[in-house]
Amino acid sequence: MSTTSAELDAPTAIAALAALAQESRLEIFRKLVELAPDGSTPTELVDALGIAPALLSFHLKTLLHAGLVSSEHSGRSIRYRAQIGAVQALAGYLLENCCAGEAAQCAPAAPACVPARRK
Amino acid sequence: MSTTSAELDAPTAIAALAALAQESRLEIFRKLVELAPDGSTPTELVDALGIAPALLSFHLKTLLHAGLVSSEHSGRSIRYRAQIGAVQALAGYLLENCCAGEAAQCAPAAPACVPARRK
DNA sequence: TCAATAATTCAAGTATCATTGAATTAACAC
DNA sequence: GTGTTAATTCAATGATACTTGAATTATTGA
Repeated sequence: MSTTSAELDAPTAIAALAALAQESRLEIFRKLVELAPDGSTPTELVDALGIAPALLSFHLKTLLHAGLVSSEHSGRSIRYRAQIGAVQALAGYLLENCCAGEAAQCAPAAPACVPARRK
Repeated sequence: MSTTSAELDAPTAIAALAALAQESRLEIFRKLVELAPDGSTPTELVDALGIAPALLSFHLKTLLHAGLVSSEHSGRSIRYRAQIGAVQALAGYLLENCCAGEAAQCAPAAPACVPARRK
């Protein structure tokens, strides 16, 4: 068990960082952050970002496997949502054990984005 | 001008994310975070992490160009330090315009690691 | 059932990045 | 100067990832 809520391990952190280190995926994720907490569908994202459907699907799958977005079937379309908490966990992992804990204010103190309520 | 201190652009964010999305570089950066604010030298990092000198140099250069570490010549060795603020800026960029600003607590509120004082 | 929409999967080509060992530059001590 | 340590650069290899168009699965409506 970990001391806080969601401690990351290295492979998980690398998957998330690699997923975001790509122009189209970074755009997709930031758009989904902007559209939080409702999220969006692939068709809407294709229209908004001008990415080819097959390529968007590939990128969404990468973001999904990295735990940065969630997916939920809704009729014949699929709703994707940004997982804000993944960013907070990532920042916490990067700054973990900062200054070997000697400096008082070195705790992560993750950013907060309360998703209001799910539609 | 930007509203806050250090607003990132997409290429800068991608460079930082790509730099961290690599096993050895992630280890190096987290070690430097742990050794903040004093930092470390390549020789010490070679001993601590078991990475080949030429490869470590390549990775440090990548982290340096991404703005994640700083370098300072000290005698015949070089001191590298983690740039904690880069992580805060990155988290802020990822969560920028969260929920389109509609939810009250959607502000970035970057994690804090005060580097005490420089040696 | 048939047609249409939503989204994904597949295979192929291209580009990019990590890694290694040898060679190179720079700084210090004698 | 000579030798030693610290760190980097260079060239070449191997692996990984992005992109594209066509084919496929699943769902809805007439």
